[in-house]
Amino acid sequence: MNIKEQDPVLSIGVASSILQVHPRTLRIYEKWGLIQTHKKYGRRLFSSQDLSWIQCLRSLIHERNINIEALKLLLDYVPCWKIKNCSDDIRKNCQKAKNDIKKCKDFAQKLCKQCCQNCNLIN
Amino acid sequence: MNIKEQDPVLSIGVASSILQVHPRTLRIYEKWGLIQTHKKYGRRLFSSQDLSWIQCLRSLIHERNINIEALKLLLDYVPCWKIKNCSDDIRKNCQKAKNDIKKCKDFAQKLCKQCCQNCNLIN
DNA sequence: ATCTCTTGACAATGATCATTGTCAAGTGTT
DNA sequence: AACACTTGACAATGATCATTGTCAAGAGAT
Repeated sequence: MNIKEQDPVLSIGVASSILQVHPRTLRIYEKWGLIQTHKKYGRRLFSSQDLSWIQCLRSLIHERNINIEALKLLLDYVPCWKIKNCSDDIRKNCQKAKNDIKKCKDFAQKLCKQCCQNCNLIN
Repeated sequence: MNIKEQDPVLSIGVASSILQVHPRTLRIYEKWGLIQTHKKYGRRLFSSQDLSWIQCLRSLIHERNINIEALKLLLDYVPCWKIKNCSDDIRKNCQKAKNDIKKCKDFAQKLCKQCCQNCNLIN
């Protein structure tokens, strides 16, 4: 059997014991929209990639002291590896970074568009 | 005498009493880099524009529940009127918005550049 | 010269936050 | 059928945060 990083195979019990957090914490993250979990028969399933992302979240919350409400907002605009100041090495191997780069590109374009077209304050 | 919005003429005592906050609070904001104050003979001087900005900060902190550390980070990337979701009317008359739009344009360009040139993860 | 205000730095406050504990009910597993 | 786990929702916990109180020293104002 070959289990991929993205395969949602871990129950909330296993995931929370690996991450050393209460299952409730993971449900709260989900409720805040910080993570999207797969569900099977109403049960949450986590992938190894999910765990990495949750560890990233926790490092932002506890090491960089960003509260959840702000984090939610921040992640809409700023890729996580910019917030965390990840080294190039780490970033190159980070799946999340790949997604975020696409996301921030979209943001940049959206921002440019909004500034240049919709706004008469400058230009 | 014609006092302009940008003229730093208010002492910290006057400013804090207008804003209904402790002078210490304003010094703390400055220490965090959330505001830049003019100084004369070592004394801080605030402009009416500064007061508006401080009120914006306080609304972000208390109404949107963004902690200072995150706010500092957030404002490096996202214009305040996007965080606050200001109406077009308010934004059109907001001096801060004018500055922020320039700032976010720079950010957008910087982001695009970084994504497209420095990064090999996509493309 | 006296009064008033500001300075920075100590600690304390009250409130809020992230997380956890617990519960009964329900569902998968063996 | 019995066990183990998960569900959502109640409240409680411990820690942290934003703000304030207070202090002596120093400087501007009248």
